Formats: sequence, structure tokens, C-alpha cells
Amino acid sequence: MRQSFTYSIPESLKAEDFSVGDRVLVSFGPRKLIGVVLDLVDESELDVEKLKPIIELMPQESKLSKQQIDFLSLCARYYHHPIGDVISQALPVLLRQTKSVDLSPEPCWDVNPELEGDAFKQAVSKLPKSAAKQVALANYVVDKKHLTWPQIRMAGFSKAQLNALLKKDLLVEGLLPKEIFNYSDDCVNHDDKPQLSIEQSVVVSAINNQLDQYRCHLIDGITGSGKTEVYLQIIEQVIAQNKQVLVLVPEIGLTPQTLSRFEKRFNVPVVLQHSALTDNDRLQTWHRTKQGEAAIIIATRSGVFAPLLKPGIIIVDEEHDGSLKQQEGFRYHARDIAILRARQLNIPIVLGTATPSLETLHNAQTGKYQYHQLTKRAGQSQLAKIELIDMARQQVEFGLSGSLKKAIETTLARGEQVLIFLNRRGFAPAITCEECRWIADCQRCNKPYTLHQNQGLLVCHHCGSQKRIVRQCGQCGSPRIKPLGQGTEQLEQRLADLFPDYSSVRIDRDSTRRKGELAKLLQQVTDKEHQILVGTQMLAKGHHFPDVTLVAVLDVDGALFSYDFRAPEHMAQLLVQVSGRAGRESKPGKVIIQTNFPEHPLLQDLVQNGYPHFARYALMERQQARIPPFGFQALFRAEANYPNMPESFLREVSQGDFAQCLSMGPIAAAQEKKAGKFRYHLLLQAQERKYLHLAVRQVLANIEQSSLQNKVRWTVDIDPQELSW
DNA sequence: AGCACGCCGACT
DNA sequence: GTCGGCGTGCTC
Repeated sequence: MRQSFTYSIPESLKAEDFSVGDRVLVSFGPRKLIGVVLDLVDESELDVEKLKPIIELMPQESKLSKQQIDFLSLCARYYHHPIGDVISQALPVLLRQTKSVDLSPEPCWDVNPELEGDAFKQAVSKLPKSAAKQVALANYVVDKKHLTWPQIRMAGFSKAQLNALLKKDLLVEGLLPKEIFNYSDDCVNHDDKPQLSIEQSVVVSAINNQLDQYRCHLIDGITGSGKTEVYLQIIEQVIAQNKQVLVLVPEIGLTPQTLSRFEKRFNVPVVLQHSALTDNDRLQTWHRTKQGEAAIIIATRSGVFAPLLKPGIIIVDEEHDGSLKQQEGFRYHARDIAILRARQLNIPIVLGTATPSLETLHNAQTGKYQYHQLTKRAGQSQLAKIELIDMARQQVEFGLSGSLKKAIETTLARGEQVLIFLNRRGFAPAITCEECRWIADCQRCNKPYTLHQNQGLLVCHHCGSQKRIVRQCGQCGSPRIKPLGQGTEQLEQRLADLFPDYSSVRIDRDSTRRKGELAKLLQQVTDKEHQILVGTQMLAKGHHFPDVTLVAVLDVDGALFSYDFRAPEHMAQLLVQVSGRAGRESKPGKVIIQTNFPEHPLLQDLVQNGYPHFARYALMERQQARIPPFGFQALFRAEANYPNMPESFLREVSQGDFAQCLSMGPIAAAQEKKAGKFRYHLLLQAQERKYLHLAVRQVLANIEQSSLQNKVRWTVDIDPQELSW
């Protein structure tokens, strides 16, 4: 709800017992809910008699700090989002609930102190050969202290393996001491700390020289240029000052490899925060952060709200990545509010990427951010070459051109691996009747069903609805139903037919639905059990396959003619990230892109001149069109069961005088009907942020007055990333 | 959002 | 006479 509620202080407590950020139990209508104290006031617009008393003040360990509330209020104002919902995002689930929580010390595990050095090694060597995982776990634990369950699980070990080592007295269980992190000399492991390149040292010292104040740094470093090492050497300085480090990574980036890289270098408490943690793990992580016990916090998007006690620096890795923007409810961009937060805390923030978003690049060009470049790859390795294939001049079979087929053949013959991207799950994106050209559509979305042959289902990729495969045309009754187009499922089959001597594997959301399946398949690829990898975008990020020397992208044309002005930018970022997946020093990689428009200027620019040139050109185009980052946008979305309702609602609320702000629409969303709802958009755009905010405020005020406000579902999206929904 | 209330049609 | 589906209004 877009408002706050006033409660009275019960007689059993005094005003001095409360402060901003406290969690309190209150009665709300027929329910009891957790509230968070936003302000202490001595009067209210309501009759004081009518105010209900606070039922209970919750424990101080679970409260938010004043600073935190200030930050969250700023976010709520910036995104015009209800403060209550913003605060609830910053609290772990268990603290949004009225149950009391257990914040007593959690268990942790260490090497049995009775087994000094060699004695432990000997004990490990005596483990049976069959217990390979136990040996691995023992080796993992050996140079760490106070490992917690989330860390152990993230490193790929199970409770059974842990219990086995406990039983054999190799490890001991203790309770995690909750004490403020305190730096000592053994916190940094200098053993395999590499020598920095000249470029890297320039960046490290430039940033390390200004750690005591707010400054936003962009590290624009090509893949393989050693950004992570730069982060690590900056972090070293920050923890030496006894300050906490917050590292935000894309969802996919939080891999065991990332974690182990931090743990190898730093012998300090590292905590993780990501969606795979249980509610209780998240609560513990939150608390360890708040107590100042955790020194390094590695987190996905929501980690931007981590309750840092002694914030030192924020690092946003892969700042261009779309998963940093929340696409439902409170639609914040973790990178943007990380910057707000760093400024409020007066600490530095580092954005790192090989493919800066145009927003960030613009801010670097105008000097708002400090720009750092890493242009050289470590060692002798070279970036993969990108090659365009003109589909119009090719024999095409099942979406594969003759040239690509030949390239796959020669790569496989050399004993190397091939990675093929197709951004379309399922067997085929539609089924059609060969006689009357009828297409099976989802009635709730008016979009074709995707054929999932393996499951025997038609699935709507827009609303998720499913039904059995139809055997007859829904219009003329003919049994001549055929799949139309290719998806990953079909592609995998065709490749298996074409290259029967090689094993292929498909990696997409369908094939990796089960827990641990993705890790398993990736391991098989690394172990070279498969030579051909077929996958969706999922494969583009985070993983590196040294023996993959050919990457093919089957279909990029959609992005060239998209309704969304950011589509070419995202396509370019994807292609560059993809080419970073392939090859290594001794085996340079190659990237092949199939297109019907090889002469398209965006593709040409990217292929011939690379991302930096492409990005600067794209920025000039944006400037001419006065669209972000040369203008600021807010998008109102509305949906309802009838098409006229969202439209007239948006028309009604867009009335008024928007000074210095353009109002566009209402127009039907690119996909007008989704899941049975009709969707309309209203886009506001201004050259200056303050005018945009004023206009948004005006529309929100109109909504308050609208009789339709409860009949349509509506949302505001500040700085929308996707205009096409 | 989530809950209660009340109206109305369907069913026993 | 009862049940439940859904529109509406309220939450300090």
C-alpha cells in the first residue's frame, strides 16, 4: 500500500524504547503483522483514540538501522514504489513474518585441532579410495576456518560427507563466534597471487588511492583481461581497513568457482546470498552481515540491501547484465541503487564488465564515472574472430547452413568441441496444418504454442499453459500437422543424426530443470564426454569451456528489427560474451553468426570494429533519438480482463499538464494479450530526471482519483529495461 | 496484499 | 436452505 500507518506506544513501553528501523508486531485489520518503524511522531492526523497500540517490540538484533531506512526511503522515492514493499525486500523472509526467529550462533566446522598439520594429512590419506568426495571435502576445509553449511554446500559437498568426516574425527563441529571481523596478517593468502600486468596495476592503484570517499569507477575490460584479479587486490586494501566488501554478481555468476577464488585468496568470513539458500540460511547470512562478522558478502541482485555494519566498497560485476534489474513488483536496478547507496555511504563503487551498458558508458564518457580500461588478455590468448554467414546464399537444412555444417565437421575432426546457440527452447516454436495453414494458438495469449516433443506437450512460452499435442487441425480437421521452425530440442536431434560419431548435449531450462542437473551437464562437457553443445542464452554467461573452439549463433535477426530499442545493445553484448566462451592460448576460437542481413550496419560495425566502436556509435544514435541515456523514461503498465479497461484507465490518468515531459500512449503492449489479460502501456519521457519524477507523481495522483484503479492491475517502472512487455 | 462481507446463482 | 464464486471495501 502506498502509505504508512500510525500506532501508539503501549503503556508497558516508553517512547525511548523505540527508534527508527525497529521491527514491531501490530494488529492490522483482522491480522497481526510485522511493521517497521519509519518515524516517531507526537501527533497524528487520526484521532489519537483511534490509534491501536503496538503489540510488541521485536528483538534489537532483527531491526534495521536508521541509515538503512534512509536508503530504503530513497529507493522508494526514486522508484515511486510503496515504502512497505521496499522494506520487505530488504528483510529476509523470516523477518517479515510474525514468528520469533533463532539468531543464536549457528554450527560451523573446522579441522580437528588435535590433528596438527601432517597428522591431518595422514588421516586423510587413510580414507578409503571409495570416499573420494570425503577426501575432497577434507582438502577443502584444510586451509579455512569456521566453515558454515551454506559454504560447504556451495562448494559441492553434502551433509552425509560432512557427517562422515565428523564421525572419523577429522573435523570438529563448533559454534560460529559472532564477533566483528578483525583484520590480521594471515587474512590474505599471498601464495598464488599473480603478478599484475601494467594495465591492471594502473587500475588497482588508481582505485586504491581513493577508497575513502564516494566515487563510481567503471572497469571496461575485455574477457580474459583479469578483472577479477583487480577486484581481489582492491578488496585486499578494503578488508585491511576492517571494512566490509559487497560484491554483486549476476544470477549465473555465483558459481562455486567464483566462491573458491575469493576463499583461496582471503582467509576471512565470506558469506553468500542467493536464491538457492534456504530461508534460514538467508537469515543467518543477513545477521552475520549486520553484526559485522562477515567481511565479504557475495550476492545476487537482492544483496544490494545487505545490512552492512562497516561498508567499505561495493563491486558490481557484469554491470550490463539484465538479471540485475528486478522485473516484477519493486522494479529496481541493483546496479543503479548500488550507486545511490555508495553515494549515501560515501564509499567507492566499482562496475566491471567487458561490454558496458550504454547508460554506464555514457556516464563514463561524461566523466561522471571514472573510466578504467583493460585491453589486453592475460598470456598470449586472442579473442575469437566473429564471422557472418549470409543465409540467403546458403543451402539451409534445419536451420543449419552448409558453411556452418562444414565448420562443425572440421572442428570435431580436430578433437575440439562445438557450442551452438539457439534462443528457442522446445522442438519447434509452432505447429501448423499443411493444408489450411492453421496454427495452434494459446487462447489466453493469441500466440503459437511451442511444441515440446519429448514431453508430448504443447507449451505456451508466454503464460506457461500446457496441453497434449493435437493430432488434427483445429480448423479443417486434417491430420497433416507439422512442426514449424526449430528449437533446441530438434536441433540436438538433427545434430545427432548429422554427426553420429559424436555425442551431443542440450543445455536449456528444460534439460536443467532438476536441481544439480546444470552442474552435472557442465561437468560432463568439461570432461569432454560431449563434443557438441546445444543451448540457449543460459550458456552464454559465466562458463568457460577451453576446448570449445567454435561457437555458432543460429539466429540473431530478431534483435536487428526489434520493437525494443535496447535489443541491438543486448545482442552485441551477448555476441561478445559468447565469443569470450571459446578458445584459449593454444587454440584460438571462432564465432559464426548466421543471418539473413549480413550487410546490416549494426552487425557490420560489431564484427569489423568490435564492441567499443559499436557502443559509441549506438550511443550517438540514442542521442539523436533522445532516448536513454539521453532521456529518462517511466513506463506505466496496466492490464485487465477487457481491452478497453486498461486503455481508458491509462488515458484517464495521463490527463494533466506534464511540464518538460512527453507522454506517449496509451498504446497496446507489443504483446497485447497475455495469460488472458489485455495489456496497455503509457510511456513518459523527459530530458531531466526531475521533470520525469514530477510527471510520474502527477499520474500517481490521478490514479488515486480514478474509479478504475481497483479494476485494472497497474505498475510503474522507472528506467524500464524492456519496453516490449 | 489479504481478508471479511454480502450478493447471487446453483444445487440438494 | 446451503454453499461457494467473486466484486467491493477496509486496513492506523
